[in-house]
Amino acid sequence: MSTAAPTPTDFIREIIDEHNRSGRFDGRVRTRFPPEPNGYLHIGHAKAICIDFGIAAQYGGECNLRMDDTNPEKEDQEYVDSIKEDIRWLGFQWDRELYASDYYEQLYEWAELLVEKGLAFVCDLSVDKLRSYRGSLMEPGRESPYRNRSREENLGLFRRMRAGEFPDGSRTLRAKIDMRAGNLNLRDPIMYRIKRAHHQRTGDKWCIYPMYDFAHGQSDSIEGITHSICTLEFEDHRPLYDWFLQALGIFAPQQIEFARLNLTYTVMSKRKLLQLVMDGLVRGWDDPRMPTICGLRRRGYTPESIREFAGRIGVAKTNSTVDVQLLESCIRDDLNRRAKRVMAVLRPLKVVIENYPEGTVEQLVAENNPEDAAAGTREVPFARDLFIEAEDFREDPPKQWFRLAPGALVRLKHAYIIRCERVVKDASGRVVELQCSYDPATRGGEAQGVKVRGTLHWVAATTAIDAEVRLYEHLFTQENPGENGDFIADLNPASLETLTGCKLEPGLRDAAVGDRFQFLRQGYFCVDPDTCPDHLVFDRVVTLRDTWARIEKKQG
RNA sequence: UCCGGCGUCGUCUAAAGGCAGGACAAGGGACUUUGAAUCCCUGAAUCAUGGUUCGAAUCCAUGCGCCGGAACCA
Repeated sequence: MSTAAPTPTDFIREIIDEHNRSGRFDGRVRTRFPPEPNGYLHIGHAKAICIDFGIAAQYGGECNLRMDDTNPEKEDQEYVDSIKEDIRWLGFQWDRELYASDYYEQLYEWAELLVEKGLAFVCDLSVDKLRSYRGSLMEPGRESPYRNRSREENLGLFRRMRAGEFPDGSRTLRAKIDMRAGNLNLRDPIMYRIKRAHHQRTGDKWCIYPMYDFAHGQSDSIEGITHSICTLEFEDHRPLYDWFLQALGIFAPQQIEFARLNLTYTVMSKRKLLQLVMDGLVRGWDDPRMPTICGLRRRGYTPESIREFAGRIGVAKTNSTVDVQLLESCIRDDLNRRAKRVMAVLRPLKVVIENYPEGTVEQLVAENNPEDAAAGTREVPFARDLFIEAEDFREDPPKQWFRLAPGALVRLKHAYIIRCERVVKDASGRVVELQCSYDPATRGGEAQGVKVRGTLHWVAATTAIDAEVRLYEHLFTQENPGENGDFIADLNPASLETLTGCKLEPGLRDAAVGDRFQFLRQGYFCVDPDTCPDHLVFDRVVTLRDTWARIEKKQG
């Protein structure tokens, strides 16, 4: 018997299974990922991408990429390019690359067809009038005074709209449905508006553009999409899409809605992310603190970890906010298995091994990854003058302190057991140097009889290379930014800390942009694109779990 | 108050009338040349009230709560 893990299931896959049993789509499964190219993709889109592409792959179907580009004022080729790059990076390949704008002519013909059927009319109501005629959530709307124009008049007017005979905003084409409907989307919704805007693909060919609601369902239909998977806010639009499809008599996909992803300490709306970028509150769409795919990529997240995350959060209709620690757990998991261990001292404190010969440099052997024997070993130089992490020394150590303190013994990873003999301070009383002794018999870190609980990372002073290291924390201080007012006010002033003069073991000299490492005892770090030949820059992907920090916090 | 949707450990998510399970988080322990990783253990939930049933998270009823919906945005 096979013991393969059961394939994960969710309510969407159950619906598809049911369709396959009943033969509704002849066993066919075709999905699509339909972004509007008006911003960069974020981790919430990654969830949708994993669902859309994952389902198609699982059922042996296809998944298209379609840009829903129906609002030229907000869309841009830059976004199209970034969307494609991010999807590929995540590890997915679409079957066809499509654009709603490719269907403009067909959509226009369908609009004329609805006019001819008496199911659409040209309305001259202004924006304000139209709004007041729409009614409210509680009260029904009123029919437009233009609702009963003849088919011939509507057709003529609509053609003249296309021909550019009327000013922007002066007229709309509306579907004739039901102004009393509880679902506001059905209150004679706008199908076309006049808008003289340059479109990134169709240029100035059109001065009328279809509304998203008049494009989305038909686009899916044209493409033969069987399962049109989208987020919850489009649930109220499904009856409208179905109305258009039925009125037109064309293939009807099944729309299925799921809850979008929210993450603690994160904002996810495109509007807010755009504001962070435009107002210079972050360094760009790919700022490593951003939840954008490109931000996560620059930060050092792997595609595998993001896909794993998407799998672990599941798919449901319940509104939910996932703990960002789950995402962090996924990248730790992945990098723990794959990242090469190196030693890097972020805040250096000088250590002199007084009984170690001056001018000598010896090479010590260090394993590259205890999780992966195949990763091999490397040599790390050791000498009399070293740097250790400043926070690894306490003059007055608290209880449970395993690290260095006056008179204390500690192991230098892969090297020797040392003892702190004397503390050197400057005029202001700041500790500037530790004078230590070492036990030559402990080479490699082998404790001789004594129990040494603390093990520190270190680098030899003369061979160390310098680097800049950027430490990141959550971009926001509140779990739900903006909950108590403006989300900008919840920005974390400590979300970026830049350290310079960090000391790295010399093997890191040739690290390439995008390379990821575990800095022993500190976390995972990724070489930032700001790196140039004489200036290394690292981003902290995520810290290691820090049990000591928790103990100390509890001690108060 | 109209339309639609949703309520399961702190969080996310399973359980299709039959032992409320998993993951993250939390707490404890073992191990440790990373206070990492790994391993073991513990605590922790069915919105409420009725009903149907031998048996209800699941079916029914009534409440309550939360989310979305009134761009010529998507």
